Amino acid sequence: MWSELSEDTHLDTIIAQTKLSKKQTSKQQKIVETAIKMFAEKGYANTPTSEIAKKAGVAEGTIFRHYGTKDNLLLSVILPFFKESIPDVAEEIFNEIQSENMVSFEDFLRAFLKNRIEFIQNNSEIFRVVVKELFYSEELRKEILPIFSVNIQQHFNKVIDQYKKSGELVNLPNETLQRMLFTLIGGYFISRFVFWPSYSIINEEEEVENIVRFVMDGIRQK
Amino acid sequence: MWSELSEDTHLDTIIAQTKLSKKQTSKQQKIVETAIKMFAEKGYANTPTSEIAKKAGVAEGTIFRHYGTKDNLLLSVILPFFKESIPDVAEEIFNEIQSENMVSFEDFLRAFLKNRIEFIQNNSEIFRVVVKELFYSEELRKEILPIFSVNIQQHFNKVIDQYKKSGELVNLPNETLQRMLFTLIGGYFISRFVFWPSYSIINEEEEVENIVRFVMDGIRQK
Amino acid sequence: MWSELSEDTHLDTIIAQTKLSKKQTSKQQKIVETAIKMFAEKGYANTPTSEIAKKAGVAEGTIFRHYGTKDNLLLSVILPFFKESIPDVAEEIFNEIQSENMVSFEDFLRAFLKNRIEFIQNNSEIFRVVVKELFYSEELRKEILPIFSVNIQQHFNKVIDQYKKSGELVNLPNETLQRMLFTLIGGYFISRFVFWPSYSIINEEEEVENIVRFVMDGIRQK
Amino acid sequence: MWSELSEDTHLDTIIAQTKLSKKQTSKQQKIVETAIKMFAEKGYANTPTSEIAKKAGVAEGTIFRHYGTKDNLLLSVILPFFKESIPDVAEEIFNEIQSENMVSFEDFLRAFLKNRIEFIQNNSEIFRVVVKELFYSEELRKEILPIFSVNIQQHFNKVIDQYKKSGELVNLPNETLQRMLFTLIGGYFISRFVFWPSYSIINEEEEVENIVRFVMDGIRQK
DNA sequence: TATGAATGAGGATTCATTCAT
DNA sequence: CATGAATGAATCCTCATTCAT
Repeated sequence: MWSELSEDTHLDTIIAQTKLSKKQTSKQQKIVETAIKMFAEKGYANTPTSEIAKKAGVAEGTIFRHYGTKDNLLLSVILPFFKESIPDVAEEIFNEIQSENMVSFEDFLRAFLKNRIEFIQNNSEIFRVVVKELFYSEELRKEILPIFSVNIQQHFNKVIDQYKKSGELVNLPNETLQRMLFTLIGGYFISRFVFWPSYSIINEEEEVENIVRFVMDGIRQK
Repeated sequence: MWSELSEDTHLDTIIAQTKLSKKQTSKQQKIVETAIKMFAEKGYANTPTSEIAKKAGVAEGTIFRHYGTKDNLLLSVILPFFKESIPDVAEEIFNEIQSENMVSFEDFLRAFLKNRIEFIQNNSEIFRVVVKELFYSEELRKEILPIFSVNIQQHFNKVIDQYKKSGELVNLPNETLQRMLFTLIGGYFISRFVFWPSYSIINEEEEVENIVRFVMDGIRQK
Repeated sequence: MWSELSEDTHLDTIIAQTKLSKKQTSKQQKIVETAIKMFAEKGYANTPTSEIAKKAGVAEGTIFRHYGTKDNLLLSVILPFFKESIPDVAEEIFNEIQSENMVSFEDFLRAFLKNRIEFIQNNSEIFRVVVKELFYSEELRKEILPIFSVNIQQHFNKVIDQYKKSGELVNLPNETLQRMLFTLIGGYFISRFVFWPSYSIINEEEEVENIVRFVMDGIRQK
Repeated sequence: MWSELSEDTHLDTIIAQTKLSKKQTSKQQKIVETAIKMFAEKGYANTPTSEIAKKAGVAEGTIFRHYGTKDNLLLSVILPFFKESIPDVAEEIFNEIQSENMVSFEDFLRAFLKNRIEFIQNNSEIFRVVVKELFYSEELRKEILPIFSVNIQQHFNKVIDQYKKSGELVNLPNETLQRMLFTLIGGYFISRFVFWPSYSIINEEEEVENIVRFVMDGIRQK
């Protein structure tokens, strides 16, 4: 499993579909939807394809006709999420913010958090799948994370460097800063969306402000 | 799986062993050790009992002679950890601290963190197993968490009430405060010991101080 | 499989096409060509129709539109070969030879061998398919062989009787003689075209002479 | 399949059992016996493990407990046969014959044939399996043949060289001689034991003499 | 107590075949 | 005619669990 990112036709198709939202039969949509729901609830390893098929109202063979393997089905759930999650997002927000003349890092952080919270709220089940499987499977972690971590770091480095220069951020190594940010923000997302998914936040604004304050206290230039 | 906390002889034995560390044959020790290591690496669902047996140098039957089911083996890994993890710990530390005249909540928090970091460091693999499986299996979560959550809450409520009275803690509902604490501290533990287990902290003292500051900023009475 | 020579429309069509080489769409040609190649390489059982379709540049459905079943596809590869292989061939050659006044059995044998070697060389892949599947599947053997064996025997009996009468052939039972001939010649064909298909014969003439001599030594009247 | 000679525990065990006839449970014996029979009749690819299990009176799992994969089961049928078939046999007979003062190659050939006919008669079903699968699966051929062909050639070269020196054998390249021998003898074995397994030879002595004469005519020094 | 052979339910996957477009 | 999405029976294989020794 995951011994290498499988390169068969199916995965190619998935990647293609990720890039330019290609045609997907209604059955495919049903399969992926059901898979997400079930993976999120019971975990990938505890979800038989037979049950996915049954709940999706599809023959088991149909799953394999489209995704080839169960592994690929998981990837076709996870990869699109990653694509949308990380790469240019930081920069996009960064640019958007600059164009609005919100030049402080705190503004950036606030906008980033709101943006990502909304994104995860709209994809909370996939998020739970991603987190669970990334925690659970060392192999998947080894396969997936490197692809994106480089990417993320580059993008965040730009933002961090900029604000270091402007004297707003404490002069710690970028790596340390990134780990602090990721730990706090990631920890918050996981705690909120994976561990207490049913806990409803009453005052969203205040919640965000708290986190911003927490984080800024740790990384602000004093 | 986990349909109910199995009550057979094996689990009774395990619970007994948990309370008063009863005699364990050397084979049993080897089995549990190996299981912890393998569950931590590959996850419970991806670890066949046959491989545990092989690596532990034991016959497969021996595992089932002692633990009855694979589920029980996992429980006999997880339960002792929980026992030692949470319940009276807060109070113990609380008392210990009081006796040392460190009366601020910040002192309590600092001591608590140091204590728990050391504990997890000494049990890092079990911690990884517990976190992974608790994230992964809704059923396990449903079975295990309630048993302890009530317990925890009671103990922490005492501490929190005390410091609220003394005016050191912000006057938020206890539940909210507990969730904030757990989110931040739990998030930190998970991030540090599960996600970056190989990341070596250079300045332990400073690391703890940062967290204390973060947390206190959020919950201190202003 | 092969439970009975399927009699549906498709097979009828195939048989019809075998007799009077009927119109075949270009797609059909491509399918059969590809099937022969793949059956020869990997064997019928190890060749999925999906791969035949892919390599032939055809939709999977198209195969079944024309041949109904995979079994029929194999038959439509094998049957024409048999038709051309065995029945009247002996007699044809026999007549041809007589008209050229080559009256000895040795001449007949030489001509027969050369003729058949050329034929198999031109159909080496089909030959490999036929041999492999006839060896492999008892059911196919039971279905196919009887149809032709009677036929063959009749034709060869004529030739053999003639040369027995002329005193050139040893007076063994026809059945024995036929088995000896088939064993030696068949064994040679199989060894040459199936087992060492890449072995290139340097001196074709000499090779044939060797076999003729071998065979004649065994069946010549002394 | 056969992408490489699988090296797992199971195959190692098989090889070990081949060398020094190790303990085999009665179930194992039953499995192999049944597998041989069924592979011989219907071919490996057409024999489901479920049916082997049923006919052997064993649970399907038992097959995989002992042989790991269906491929391995086939190998554990084929390999022992090869071991006993080829390597030192030629030399053994060669020595045995010399000690009996039968010094001509013809004597050697006669003894060799009788010896091998008896061996195959005692293992006719395995022989049919080996031949069928070797014909059928290019991959198996590529895996298995090289291992032995070198071995065989070496042993036969010794014999051939000896008789060339004594002037009894025609002075053709050893490779050519070997191919001639293998083609004729192998062709005979296949024809007799695989193609007409039910054909009962009436006069065994005469049959052997015929082959000896055929072969010697082709390779005798004139 | 310990063993390991045996089990069989369950799971992923393959593939010939059908059928609506 | 041709397509290719959909099917589901059949197949190989895994693995927790049992039990006789």
